[in-house]
Amino acid sequence: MREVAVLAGVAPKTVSRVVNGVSTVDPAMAARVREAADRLGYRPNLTASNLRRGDGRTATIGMLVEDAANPYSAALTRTVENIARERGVLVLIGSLDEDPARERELTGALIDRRVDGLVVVPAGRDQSYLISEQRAGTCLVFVDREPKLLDADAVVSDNRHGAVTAVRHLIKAGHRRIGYLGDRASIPTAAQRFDGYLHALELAHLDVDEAIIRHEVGTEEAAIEATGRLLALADPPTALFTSQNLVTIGASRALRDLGLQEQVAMVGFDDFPLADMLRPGISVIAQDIEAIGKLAAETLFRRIDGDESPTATSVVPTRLITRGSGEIRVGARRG
Amino acid sequence: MREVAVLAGVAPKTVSRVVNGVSTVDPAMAARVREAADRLGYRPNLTASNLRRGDGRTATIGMLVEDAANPYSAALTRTVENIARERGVLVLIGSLDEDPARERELTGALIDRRVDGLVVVPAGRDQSYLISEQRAGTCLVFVDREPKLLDADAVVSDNRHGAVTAVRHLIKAGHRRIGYLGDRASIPTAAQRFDGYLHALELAHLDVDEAIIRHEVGTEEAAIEATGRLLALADPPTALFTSQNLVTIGASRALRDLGLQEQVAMVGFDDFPLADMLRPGISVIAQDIEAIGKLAAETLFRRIDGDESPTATSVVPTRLITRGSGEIRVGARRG
DNA sequence: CGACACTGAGACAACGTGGTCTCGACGTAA
DNA sequence: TTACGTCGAGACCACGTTGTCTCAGTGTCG
Repeated sequence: MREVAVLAGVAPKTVSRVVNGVSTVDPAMAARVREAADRLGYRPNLTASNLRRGDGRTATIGMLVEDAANPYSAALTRTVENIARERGVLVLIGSLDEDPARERELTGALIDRRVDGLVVVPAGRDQSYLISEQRAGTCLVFVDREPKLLDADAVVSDNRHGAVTAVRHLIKAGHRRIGYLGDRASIPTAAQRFDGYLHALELAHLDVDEAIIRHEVGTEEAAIEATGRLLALADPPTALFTSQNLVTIGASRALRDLGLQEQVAMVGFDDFPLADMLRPGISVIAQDIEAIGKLAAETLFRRIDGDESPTATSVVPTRLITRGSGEIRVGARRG
Repeated sequence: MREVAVLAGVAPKTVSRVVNGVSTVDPAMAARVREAADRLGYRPNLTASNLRRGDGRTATIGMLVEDAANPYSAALTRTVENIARERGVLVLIGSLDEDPARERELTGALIDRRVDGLVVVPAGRDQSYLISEQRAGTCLVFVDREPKLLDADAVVSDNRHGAVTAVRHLIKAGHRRIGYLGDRASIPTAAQRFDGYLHALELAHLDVDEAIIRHEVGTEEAAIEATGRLLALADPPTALFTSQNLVTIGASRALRDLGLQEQVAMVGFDDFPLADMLRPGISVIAQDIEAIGKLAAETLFRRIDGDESPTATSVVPTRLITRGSGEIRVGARRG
């Protein structure tokens, strides 16, 4: 900046004024400054500017997701990025891989970089460590799972209700033995979906059979194995409810390998690309990821803009998409 | 920091020394400082630190991809993030949507934030605007497409050779009329793949028929339509080579809608999730995204660490994965 | 016992900006 | 002509750090 000032024969402050478009600058002088800046390839140092400025805004937000490579996280990131872009805000990204230690580490790294706010899909079960940061002015919005021991905004899907819908759909097709395959119950979303499963059974006065319930199914491989075991039982389930993306895909793979894909019904939580292209198409409870991301980003920016209203959790509805697998009636034979 | 200094009864500089782990500090004093820092919830301001420090490193890199939500970009991002994480470096992300204006805009925004380096999947056909930034010290690595009018490192797939492999594979199955569906030829990767298509035909002394070649196919919808048109010709192709992910999926959808999925052979460029679950499974030329991302990140960090060796373009091999669709022989009938 | 090296900590300035205050030049009205 | 208001631009400092220099205190050796 100094060099520009010298070249244009003005004070550094005037360069600053020109760059920031202050109206009290003589147009001729502004033009001279701009030309000098162009000639030197001058780029204002946002770092320094941010240091000096009162508000300390960096026009950067942080986004912590489970895994940047998975479709859910990727879609969420993209939606948030779109909203941020409208405001000239950039997004720093981090993957947590369900590791609470990483969550603490990365929130710290982001806050040290003075992000204006954070969108977090939390991995841990205690976000109280963020209380002081929040008090210090970092805005926080949680997605997919509500924060624990911390008062902050959140945007979540209607997990329980979605699961109830899925299981009732299977019951309507005549199923009485519906297996459950889901992730660790310590993950809140998984717990809520399992809760929905139980509730739907209860509503239909069906017994809960622990033998056809599997938690701790977190990967495609685990899902394949678990599905195989369930169907090898003497009294196997006639339908499956899978509580997550990868689990649904794994179960679908296992059913096909067993040649049962047209006989065992299935509804999965979370939509995924090409679910409609499989045979049968996979019926799912779809989350509205765009709505979630949009809501989260908008909430965050409202807070950044100074909104001090009480924090709230927004619940975004889910939607049943029927594609075939969920409509297989009990007792169906290969067809 | 000043408050911490006062509370610990030392000079601010000493606090700085403690935070940075300088060894010449009395352990007792260091402990006192650390306690004071904890008590006040002190977080060093990386912004200021970066401003003062000589090297001006922000421990942040930028990553510009085509679309953060698509599987290719997402996987790439994740791989780069992994390497960056090992060094305590965070990743700023931006989606270009094939828009050169956005490319300029976002590179600018990232450079203004003083990123240490940039990984770019370029959208434009001229990166000369980055020459001055490069000279000013921003390290650049390009991925998927080489930079134009700029001397910088790049990591690309062996597009031409991959395409040759794909088309020769179809020729080996007896096909003589192989259609091409690809993105705008102005996109370098698309052009290289098309070039490989032509070369493979030439090697087999097959004629090129413009009637079964379609460029400007960039979306799933466009691919569906283009596939329909090709197969409605009086003399339709018996096999298809699709130059990209979404095009492959679109074509696959169209074939199924026409009931031709078991008769028209197809090999696509780019692997995608569940390609093996379709019937027939989709044969593809797979890029080694992990290798690409790893190589790109490592190259970037080597440059950031001061490597001044001549720039180079690394070519990562592709791999044919046979799953059924590419092995359909000419003249096959339903079944 | 004095000179000198060494260790550990503080004082000071500077990184590149922007906020605030000041000041000169000019125009207008009394 | 003088007093005053307005406008445009520079001087100065501060933002939160850290590099450099300085300096007091301690230990060692001749």
